[in-house]
Amino acid sequence: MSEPGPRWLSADERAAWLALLSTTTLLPGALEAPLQQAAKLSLFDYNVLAMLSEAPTGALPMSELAARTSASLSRLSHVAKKLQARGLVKRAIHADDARVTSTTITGEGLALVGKIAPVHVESVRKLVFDRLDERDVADLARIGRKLMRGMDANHWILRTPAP
Amino acid sequence: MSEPGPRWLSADERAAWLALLSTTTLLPGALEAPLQQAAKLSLFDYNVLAMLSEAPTGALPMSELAARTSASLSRLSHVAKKLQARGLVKRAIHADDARVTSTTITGEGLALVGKIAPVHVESVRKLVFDRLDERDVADLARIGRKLMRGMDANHWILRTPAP
DNA sequence: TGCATTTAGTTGACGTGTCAAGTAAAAAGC
DNA sequence: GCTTTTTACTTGACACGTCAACTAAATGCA
Repeated sequence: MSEPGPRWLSADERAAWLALLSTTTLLPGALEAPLQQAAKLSLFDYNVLAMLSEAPTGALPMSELAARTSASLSRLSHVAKKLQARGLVKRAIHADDARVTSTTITGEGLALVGKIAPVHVESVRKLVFDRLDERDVADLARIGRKLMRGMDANHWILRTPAP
Repeated sequence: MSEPGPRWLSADERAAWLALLSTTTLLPGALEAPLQQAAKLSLFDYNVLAMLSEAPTGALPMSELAARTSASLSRLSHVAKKLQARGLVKRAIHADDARVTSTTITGEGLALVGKIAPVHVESVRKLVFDRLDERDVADLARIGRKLMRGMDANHWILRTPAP
């Protein structure tokens, strides 16, 4: 019985792979720079605040917030502590289940998101959507969701059906 | 609770954006786990060694290596120091230009890459290419290259013409 | 009821990435 | 030929992400 040899990448796959790898390497930093400059927020910080601001009550349990930001609970906990120190969120033990921490965006936090959301959307447009046509956008969503399925079949973004 | 901003994303764009953001967040960690387990190497470490091993002479200047790994010179310098301490690369001042540091992969480094390359290719396949059909691969390369053009028009991967 | 297990989150230590500052060599300007 | 600028890195400090260990509440189950 011989081991099957490594399934090396074809030339086309390699091209796609290099493009994907360099994109995942550079895109986060490129998106973060304007946020850092405008409000001393990391991309992840912004995302946490954005997810809270989009929640109907402005509050979410840590686990749910972690799911929506693709973060570990540990990472989120450190960041929530930092954001709380800046007065952008507050945390409280949930009434029905004392294990749950409910994180709420404050008025100050909402004001900050409101102020920098246009800045952020503008850089997302500039770096991503201004370069893509309608077909690209559909392809990107399709491929991105396929990849997510492989990494986390129950991920939050897959709860929403494909457009 | 979200504030409308200028040039806001459409529903389709938002779906693509969430898929892209979560992919860039989760993919690097997912690819790194097997490397970490097999050889205590980060994804970036591996990439540095892989790029050197693919160079005809097994050596590249720091700047070129930084370009091919999408890294800052600073980041690469720290990592090269670490890899040198592990005996996987060596560094030497270039003969023709004393400003240039030529980084060379050692025999030990080559042996390690040879050993774990199959492991890495397998996880790239499992996480990415096994989930994508031919059309997806072509779309991914096209979109990835478009995004790279926006972030760094002179990036290394764009030197190669599209397939 | 009592004890083990699971769930939810926090914490501290450690490694890594980033940024600002520094070094040294080469090229450009005059 | 002498100075200024640019290029090619290196370094140290700090911030962040991860991992392992921990706390505490809820649930399972016997």
